[in-house]
Amino acid sequence: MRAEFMGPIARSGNKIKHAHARDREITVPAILAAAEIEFAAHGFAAARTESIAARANVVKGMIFHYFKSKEGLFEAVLERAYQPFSKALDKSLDKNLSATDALLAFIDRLLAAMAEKPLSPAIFILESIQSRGEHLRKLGLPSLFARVESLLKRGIAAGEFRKMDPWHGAINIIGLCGFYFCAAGNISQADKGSDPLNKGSLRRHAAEVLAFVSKGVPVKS
Amino acid sequence: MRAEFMGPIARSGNKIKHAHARDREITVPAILAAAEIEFAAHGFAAARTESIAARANVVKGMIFHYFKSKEGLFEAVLERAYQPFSKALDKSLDKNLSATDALLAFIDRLLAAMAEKPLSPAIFILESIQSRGEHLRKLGLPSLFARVESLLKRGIAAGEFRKMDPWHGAINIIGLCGFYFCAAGNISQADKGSDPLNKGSLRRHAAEVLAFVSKGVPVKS
DNA sequence: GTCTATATAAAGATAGAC
DNA sequence: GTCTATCTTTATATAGAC
Repeated sequence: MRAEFMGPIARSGNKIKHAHARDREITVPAILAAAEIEFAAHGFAAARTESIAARANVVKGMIFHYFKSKEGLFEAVLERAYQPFSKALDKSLDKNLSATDALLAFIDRLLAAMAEKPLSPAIFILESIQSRGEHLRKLGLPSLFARVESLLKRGIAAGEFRKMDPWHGAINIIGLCGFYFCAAGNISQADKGSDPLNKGSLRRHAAEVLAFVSKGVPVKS
Repeated sequence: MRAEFMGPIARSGNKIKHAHARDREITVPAILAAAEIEFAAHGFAAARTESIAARANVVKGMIFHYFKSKEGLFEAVLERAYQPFSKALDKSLDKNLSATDALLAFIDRLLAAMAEKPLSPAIFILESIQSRGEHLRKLGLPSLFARVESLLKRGIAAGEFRKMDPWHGAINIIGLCGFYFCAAGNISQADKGSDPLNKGSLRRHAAEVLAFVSKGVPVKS
């Protein structure tokens, strides 16, 4: 269907058989967007390059042309998914906020980033489970856990946060944000086919996480 | 290697070629245990029946003999993984505890069950992500989320817990327990190859979750 | 109940035309 | 840069001997 409009024949009329109209600037982002969906739904091993190509409206060979291998594509997707989360933390740290305000601003931004890219948490959890984080290590992306740990340490030192293990605290806070998105399939089944990722549910999720952390982390709420 | 000791030839000497010494009682649990590992590491689609059979020290055909299909085996594994979590909640509800004590007892037991079966959380998250909970729905297992939600409602009504959305509260609490196990691969990479699932780390995880909930859920801690 | 052997399908990846 | 066609491997599942 779409191929009738996008494919070489339709675009080139009856003269040119193999059009070159689409190139890197169109094809690469299309593949990345399609791959994000496929990898988020199935993980690396179970994802099908054929499905990715079909969704991106290109031929399978394009994946290997631009990304060399399925694994190359996966790593590009991982890196791309990481950026908004990392930026959420950057923005919350560069203003000189108290640890409390920085933490809450970060959570707010992280949840907004997840709401905009609801598949990203699953990509990272699948990477953890299926590849034990090996691709992340290979890419050398700075750990969000470690950066949030530093923020918690600062808050504890300043007497703003209760005494806690800041490493586990960081994991728990990020988990509180992301688990919901990963469990959405099970949540939906438990809630009679509801959509946990619609706007209202996501707003409520954000409010509940912020309330939970506000009560659970500071010395005094 | 192991086949030399376990296989039909070694056990039957040089007379019987195809021994029947192992039957349902041995083979089925062996397959289930191996399948648990394989499905937890790769999810349904990416799991390989060949790997499961090899780990269980049986031939691949046994899986189809006893479970009809890969999917039948997966559902058996899901159901099996669900039981300890469900029992953790049963035990915490049947004594007449206050909502606070019941919740904390449940979390304690849930974390103990997860520590004993550290792969189970991943099985459920993979089911959510890869199958959107369809197998869970098909099996008709009662939702842990819903049961914890009831407990939270009771605590809110009794004035023990702060006002919150009990559905999201239940998800957040269970997520706080289980996320750590699912993210263990990424945590390990972020922490220079540490093992987040060793005894000490798991004990700390449990303590941190209990502290987080104790501070974050009640009206007054 | 267990094995060997195989049918069948589908995956990742490549070759070569245009 | 994009396509069609194909190679090779590997997966699920089955058939049939013992």
